[in-house]
This record gives sequence, structure tokens and C-alpha cells, in this order.
Amino acid sequence: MIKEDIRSAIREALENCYQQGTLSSGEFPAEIQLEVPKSQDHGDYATNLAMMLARFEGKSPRQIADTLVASLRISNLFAAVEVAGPGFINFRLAVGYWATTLQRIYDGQERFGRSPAGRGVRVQVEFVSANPTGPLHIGHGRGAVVGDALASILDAAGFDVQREYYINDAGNQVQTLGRSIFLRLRELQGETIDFPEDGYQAPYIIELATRLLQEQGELEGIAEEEAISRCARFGVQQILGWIGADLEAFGIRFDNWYSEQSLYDRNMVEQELARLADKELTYQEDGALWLRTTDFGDDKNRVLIKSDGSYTYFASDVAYHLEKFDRGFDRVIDVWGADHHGYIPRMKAMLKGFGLPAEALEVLLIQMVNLLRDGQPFVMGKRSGNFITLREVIDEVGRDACRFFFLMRRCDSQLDFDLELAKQNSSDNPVYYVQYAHARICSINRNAAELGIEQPSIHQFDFNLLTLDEEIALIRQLSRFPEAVEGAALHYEPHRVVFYLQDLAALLHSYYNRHRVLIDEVPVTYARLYLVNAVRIVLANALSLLGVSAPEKM
RNA sequence: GCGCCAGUAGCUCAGCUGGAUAGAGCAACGGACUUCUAAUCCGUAGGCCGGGGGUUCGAAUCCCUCCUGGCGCGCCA
Repeated sequence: MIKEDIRSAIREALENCYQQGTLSSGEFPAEIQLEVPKSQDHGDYATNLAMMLARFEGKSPRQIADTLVASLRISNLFAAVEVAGPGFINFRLAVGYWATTLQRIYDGQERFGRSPAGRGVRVQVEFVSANPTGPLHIGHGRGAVVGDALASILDAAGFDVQREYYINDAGNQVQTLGRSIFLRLRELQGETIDFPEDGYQAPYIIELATRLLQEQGELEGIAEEEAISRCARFGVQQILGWIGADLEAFGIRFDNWYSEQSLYDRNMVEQELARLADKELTYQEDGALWLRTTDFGDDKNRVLIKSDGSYTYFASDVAYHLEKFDRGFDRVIDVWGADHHGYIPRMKAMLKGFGLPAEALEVLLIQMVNLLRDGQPFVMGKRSGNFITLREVIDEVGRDACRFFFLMRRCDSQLDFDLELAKQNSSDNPVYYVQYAHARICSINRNAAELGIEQPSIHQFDFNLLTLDEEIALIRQLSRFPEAVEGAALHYEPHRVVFYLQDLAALLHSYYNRHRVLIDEVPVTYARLYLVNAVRIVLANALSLLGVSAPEKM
């Protein structure tokens, strides 16, 4: 990649200076910082190296920068290297480099933007993992899209990625689900039931009860406990079906659905807890089994086995996470709702105590989505029965717009999602702005075909005919796509791809409005078609990372 | 009370590991369609980066403190 080429040129210059004695500290920064300057006047890339070295050299940054530049072999990589401001070294890339960029895009096609940065590190992204006790809501939707896009981005950046959904199909909530269905079922059979407040009130419970009655008949003659657990199993299975279908409608597929219950069935909880005990990380107190998380940064120790002998949720989660590493993942990313943030220290403490590095687990917190309708907050809650499902939102707002909206902001800031506003603004929703850029290029291609102009081959393309500032600006932006993907991957920030896309689309629209692609001069037309289709490829690749479609017509 | 996240233009938000003159969209105002799709473009205006201290060549970014909003602080899941 271009950044590495520049870095090695700088490194070489630095070595020369030390050898020739023009610089004396012998200091080598671990990584030479290269940034994209905000202003075009400052070149394509800039480094602050001279300023970093100032305190070691005892000279002014500008002096050091001058020395470095003098020693910098002016390769054909650069058109100009300048010292500017307090001591920046600005690099302007040689025009010929931009031709290479287009070449790489055509060579790579849908693979352009991918990089080996992740070195095949095995990473698992676990996301959504909503309890199978009700349909997905808007908050799940945000986590779903962020997790899905992040997984795609990591994959593009060279990580070996698996998408996993953890099914909480054991424990109290599932019991509550079973009991709720069971009671509704008895109601359907004519009994008068005093429905408990802590049961699930929502109408879909009655729907489930009705269906259970149809499919399995009455549960006469079965002990209540067994009947409830049968209701629970049925409910979980049905609801998982809904969830799977909703995610499918959202364009999300998991590589693996992992059952919490299966941990118990295989005695994994017992086994993994035993490993913690072997490391003397657990102790008995007040009739319960505790984990010493305080030794590793938590503010209190945590119970694994309650005094009544049953496991806590934390116990199975501990087993689940340890088992992830048993499965060979180098890194595990959990996408959680921000309301679970208090849970992070104990999970990290557990892994640390177990001897795993701190960065083995990365938790991405997804802040709350405040659902509004006509500016009025919509109180959500599965038990209250008052909620709008994710499916309803997708149907109302549209899949592409919905996904894009969730990805537009960094995930650790809260999001107001006004349904009326999202619909009302849908015509000037930013997603259309980006998609429109893609559709416009496709439209040019259709017109070209009608005029009998074929897509130019590399041999018909003459880079020297791309002389406009807007054209170079477009190629510059195209060349940065791999960096954008890599940055989004390494920082776990899918929204960077969104901003990259908006910038690229803006350049395309601006170019489109100012200049025509299809003109009388055939060689220029070829050059512009070549450029514009490189843009099309990158737009499509970036949209694909976000799971948003790239329409050919709008 | 303790902890986590946030506070940047009227509104919604970007700002990469500290860098050059703090950016974009919407809203406002003024322009551009006999020309590849006007879901677009061009321009104008809009700021004490919540307040106050500190660290240094340099702070929206790091540290301390205070204020505001949200969320957490179970032998619940």
C-alpha cells in the first residue's frame, strides 16, 4: 500500500542522516505517523516525524525536516516533498501513481479494498444474541447491523471471521416464557387465569399458545412442570424462527447459532468452572462458589454457583467465553447493548485471570436507540407488550435506509430514531445520495452502450487525458479506500466506511455536474469512462461491506 | 454515593494513535435543468469544541475538577 511505500522512503532517509551524521540522536519511532492533511494545499500525505524528533535532536523541527528532505531520495513516487508549517513534511504523489491506482482497481474488481492487514487472525464476532423470548426490536437492529458490517469489514481487512449468535435458551427468562404460554393456553381452553405481572403480556404469547394448541393438542394429563417446559421449548423454537427470518430480511446471516443450553448438556459449564478452580480463581463462601474477579480489576467478586446449587447466568457465560478460545479464536468481539457495560470488567477479569491477554476480548457497546414517533418517545418493553418490532421498522423505513442510518454514527453515542422523520426524510436520506452516485454511473454506461461506445480496455485508456482537478481528486479518494477499510477494521468502527462513501459520492456528483463523460472526443470519453467505472467498483465494494445495495437504476 | 458513555454550527453528527485555518448533512438564504437521471450541483451565512484549571513546541483530542443528559452498580438474565 502507498502508506508503506512512503514510510519506507522516510525510514531510509532517516538512516542516511544518522549514517552521515547530519542527525545524531539515533532515535527511531516505532511507527512513522502518516496522515492525510485536511487541506489539499498540504499535499496528499504528511508526517510529523521532524516534530517528534525535535526533543531528541535538540534542534528545531523545521531544521530537522529540512535535513530529512535533503536526504530523501526523490523517487518517482513523489511529485514534490515540502517542509511546511511548524515542521511537517508534505508529500505530493507523482501523477503516475494515480494511473497505478486505477490499474489496481480494475485488477482487483470486487476484491479491491481488501488487504492482508489482519494476517488471517481468527476473530469471532458475536452479535444480536437477543433472548429468544420475543421478536427483535429496534435496539437489536442497531447491534445487528453494526455487528454484521463490522464482520464484513474485518473479513475485507484480512481477518478470518466467524459470525455467531448466542442463544440464551436456558434460565429464568425462558421459564417465564414457558409459563406465560402455558397460562395463555389454559385461558384458550376456557379457564379464567390471573395472569401474573411478571409474565410476558404481549399478544404474540397468545399467538404462540394458539399455535401450540393446534400443533400439539391439549397438554392434558401432563404434569404442570413438564407442560411448562414443553411450552418453553416450543416458544423458543418458534421465536428463533421469527428472529432468523427477521435477520434474513435485514440481510444478516450467521455462521453459527450457539445454544446456551448445549453448554449444560455437554457439561461444559462444569468443566470450564473446574479449570478456573484448578487455577485457584474460585472459592466457597456463604454456601456459594465465587470467582475472584477483584484480583483482575473488577470491583467485587462474582457468584458462579448460588447457595441453592444452581448456576448464575455469569457461570454459563464464563464457560461460553472460555470455550470460544478452546475453539481456536485468537480474538473475540462481543457486540452488546450499552446497558450491559457493567458486565465488562468481570468478563475481562475472568479471562485475565485465566491467563488470556486483555485484548483477546473486545466488547463493542451499542448505545440505546430512542424510538420516537412524531417526536414522542415510544416506551419499549417486552413485558409491557408495547413495542414496535424491528421487522415493522424495516418494512416502514426500508432495509437500505435502515442499515445505513444505523451505521452513520459511531455506535457509542445514543441515537434518536424517529419513524415519521425517517420516512419523511427518506427522499433525501444520505443513503440515496450514495446509491444515486452508483446509479448515475450505470446510467452513463447504458447511454454509452446505446451510442455504441464499449467499455474501454486498459489499452484504450490514456491516463494523460485525465487532466482535471476533479479527476485527480476522485482518484485520490479511490486510492484511500483500502486504508479506510483497514482503519474501520482495526478500530472496530464501521461508520468510517459510511463517511468514506459519502465523500466519494460527493466528489462523483460534483464531477458529474461539471463535466460530461460522453463527449465527441472518443479518447477522452474512454479515459473518463475508465475513471468513472473505477468509482463505480469502489462504491459497490464499500456499499457491499455495509450490506446496502448498489442499484443500477433509481 | 461509585462506575461507564456522551456534551462540537439552530438540529443530527464527523474529526483516525495530540498537529497546520475545527468539517459534513439537514434547516435558512441566493443561484444552476433545450446538455450522460436536479434523489444532483455551485455559493452565502452560521462556532468560547459544556465551564474552569493543568500537561507541551501544539489540545476538540491527554490529566484533574465541576455542570448537564443517558445507562449501569443482584446469589436476575
